[in-house]
Formats: sequence, structure tokens, C-alpha cells
Amino acid sequence: MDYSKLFKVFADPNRLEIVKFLSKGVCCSCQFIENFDISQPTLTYHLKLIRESGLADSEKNGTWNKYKINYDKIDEMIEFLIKIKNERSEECKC
Amino acid sequence: MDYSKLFKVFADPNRLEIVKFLSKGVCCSCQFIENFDISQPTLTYHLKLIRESGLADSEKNGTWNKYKINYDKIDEMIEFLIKIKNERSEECKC
DNA sequence: CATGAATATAGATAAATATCTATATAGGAG
DNA sequence: CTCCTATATAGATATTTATCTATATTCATG
Repeated sequence: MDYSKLFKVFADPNRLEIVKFLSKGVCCSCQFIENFDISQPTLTYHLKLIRESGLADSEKNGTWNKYKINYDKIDEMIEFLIKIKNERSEECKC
Repeated sequence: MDYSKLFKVFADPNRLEIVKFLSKGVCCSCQFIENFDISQPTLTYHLKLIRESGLADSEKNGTWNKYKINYDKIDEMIEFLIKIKNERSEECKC
């Protein structure tokens, strides 16, 4: 599996903040627009990217979208990083 | 602190593999060149980026460079992700 | 069904990124 | 000091990314 796509979500400052907000229970666009200096289409773009990475799911509720972080994906990232640590080997193989 | 820069290191498939190799004890360029389909300058570019992010340090040993992952940075990333999990709130604040 | 609000899409664009080839630099061995 | 090897830099370029404005779609409600 290509983890780079998952990490890419966190590689943009705005997107990283969006994820943080999502986690704190912010789930509709209006609040993002209030807090960020980005336009609505840009927000939609980032939210789409986050959704497509699998890091969040969305659920339509009338005209509104409710976003929910998929915490399993965060766990996958943590496990990936721990795996790197576990494979640690100090000796140079050259 | 802007974690996006740290996560950006893992946002490129080649770089992510380079980090994995580094952790397994590979520390010189020759081995990367063998295993990846990238040129030497491209490798240098990625290694520089990894260094500048703080995720690895390098030490010159004659003509050779020895790279070493800075595991504290990996821990910082793990802690950041755990913090996101801890701030989890299911209720929508709209 | 007309209107308004929320979200999505299209199209354009500037900036960033990853990559290459060619060349330079640095340092060890003869 | 010259040559070779490992790295680094310069310069070019194609691709990707983040962003915008303008427009379309969707859906609840009067």
C-alpha cells in the first residue's frame, strides 16, 4: 500500500488544519470558511482530497455535508511510523 | 510549529522509501541508486529535503555521506497524530 | 415550482515539485 | 599534483498542486 497518499493529506498547512478542526467536531463548511482564509471552492477541493484519501467520510444531510474522520486511517499512519522505528538498525550496510 | 513540512517528507513515494531504507541501515547513496529508478542528483535532492526537514542528519566521512534518521522527529509525528485522536469529538458543532 | 442556501464543477493560472542532463566541487589514493 | 569517486549545484522542464472566479447542481421550504 502506498502510504504517501495518506501522508500527503497532512502535507499542506490548510489541509492539516482542516483535519484538526474535523477532529474537534467541526463538520460543516461554513465554520471552515470563517476560520480560514480560503474560498469555498478551495475548501471543497481540500475536503474532496481528504475524502478520497480515505481519511474522512462524508454524509449528506439535506444540503449540508457532515464530515467524519476515519480514525482507522490515523491508526494506520501511526502504525506505519512505529514500523519504521521498529525496523531501526544503526549499523550501516555499506 | 508547522507539522505539514514534516509530513511532506512522507508525501512522495520515493522519499518515503528512502526513509524506510535509511531506517534499515542503508546510509550511502550507492545503494539507493541501485534500488530506485532515479538519478543521483534526484536522490541528492530528496536527501537534502529530508535533512532540511530535520528528519535525518548527515555526517561526512571522507567522500561519503552517512545519513542517520532523527527518531525524535518520527516520535513528534506520532505524538501529533495521537493528539488529533485525543481531541476527538463526535458531536457536530454546527 | 421558484427561491435561496450549501456544495460541486469547470476553467484558468501561478507556484511548487520532481525530475533530468551537464557540470562543478571535494577529498582520498596513487 | 592528478585522477577517480562521491556529492552537490545549476539550469531546464514537465507535472502537480493550490488557488481563484464564475457557474452549475442539489435540495429544503415557502
